[in-house]
Amino acid sequence: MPTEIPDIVISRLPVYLRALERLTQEGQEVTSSHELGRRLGISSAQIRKDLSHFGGFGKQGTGYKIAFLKEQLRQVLKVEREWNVVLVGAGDLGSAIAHYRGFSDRGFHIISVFDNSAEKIGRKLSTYDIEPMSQLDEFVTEHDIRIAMIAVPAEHAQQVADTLVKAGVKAILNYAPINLSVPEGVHVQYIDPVLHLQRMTYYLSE
Amino acid sequence: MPTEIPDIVISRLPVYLRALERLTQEGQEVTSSHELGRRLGISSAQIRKDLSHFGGFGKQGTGYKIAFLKEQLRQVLKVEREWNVVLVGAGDLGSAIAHYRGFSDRGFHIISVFDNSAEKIGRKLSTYDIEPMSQLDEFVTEHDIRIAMIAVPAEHAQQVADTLVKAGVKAILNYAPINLSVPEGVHVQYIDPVLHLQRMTYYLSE
DNA sequence: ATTAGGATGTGTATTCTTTCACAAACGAAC
DNA sequence: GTTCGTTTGTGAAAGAATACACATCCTAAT
Repeated sequence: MPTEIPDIVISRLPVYLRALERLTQEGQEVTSSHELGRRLGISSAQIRKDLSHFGGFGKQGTGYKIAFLKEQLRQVLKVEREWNVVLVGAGDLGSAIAHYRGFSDRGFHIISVFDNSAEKIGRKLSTYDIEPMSQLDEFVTEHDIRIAMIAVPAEHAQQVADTLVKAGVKAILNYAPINLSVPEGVHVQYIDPVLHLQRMTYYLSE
Repeated sequence: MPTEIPDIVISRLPVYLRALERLTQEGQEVTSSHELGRRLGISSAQIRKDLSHFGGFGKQGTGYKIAFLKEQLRQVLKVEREWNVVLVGAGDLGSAIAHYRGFSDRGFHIISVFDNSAEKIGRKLSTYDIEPMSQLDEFVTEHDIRIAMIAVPAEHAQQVADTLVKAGVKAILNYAPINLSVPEGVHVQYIDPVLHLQRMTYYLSE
């Protein structure tokens, strides 16, 4: 564990965790790398090797105790705790995100929403008050927020990102269809469903 | 071009295309692999190699004519035409997707929405009438739909996927937080923002 | 014409990922 | 206790992807 773990390995852990949660819901208590692999379309060797970066979580001949493995993965990913998140942008997209229950169900709590449109500020969005962008910096700093979601038009996304980074945000989930440039040590993940569609159309025969 | 092109290459083409569209909006007409790489955080060599799979689109000493490169990429990805898509699931998530303008802006038109909840059927969702699930199969077959989006609860997603596949759908954008198993030749892409968040928290220091 | 400054396309080297395959270990059955 | 079927964890091999580096080509300026 002294060497750095490849990001591609990290990116699969949440997938494993999600599958394990599903197995729990189905009432199962033990699983194997083969079963997981079959479900996920990943080779069992890959799963074992990925997990082995963090320790030996399984038992030979038996497999993995699901509850234990989930707990270990949660700790590795640092999602055994709850995280507070800010959302920037209260348009259609921001609105959908604010209403989506899936975030807080899995430990990510939106604690404030920001927008710069005069008519939106002060209004309610879901259970949140929409705050003016001018207070974004201060809010992030004061509440020591590390994670933000950007749901503003592409033209404003970089500027918002700059503000967030300056205020100390280290992880950005960007819904704006544009690449952000951020300093070393700040992580960005992109969500643009159209990119996924365009990737699949390549394979669609005439 | 006789050899199969790696999927990882395909997955980057939409990103290039998006960046090129942005450059156009900014009034630029020519670019280089270096400039693109800088913007995207990708090495220029990678961009050149990716593009070279499909032909020589650039000119030495000059770079790439943006309009031409966009057109080429659109053809490669088969997004120079418009695509019809069905959406399954008219809950919060499906509703947000139906209202999202970004799809049809980029050539993907939702032409029908399906749900199995008696109270939703017949209602309007955005500009669409919500149709009963029982007609999904027939509709997809009749209209020769190749692409579907799934926005139903995880428990029902596999069953919906099976129906879609049987009716001839070849590409599924799955918003349900679960892995789908589909036969060879059917493509699935996943959207689960929580996975992205969990991937980033790994890197957040205490 | 010639030269200088860039930029592409690509063969090669390097690095990163995945798969293979097997020793070691476990549990159940007898 | 021993055997058998199974499953992990992991070195080593194979395979893929990325980065390097340079010959080639292009434009513009002199």
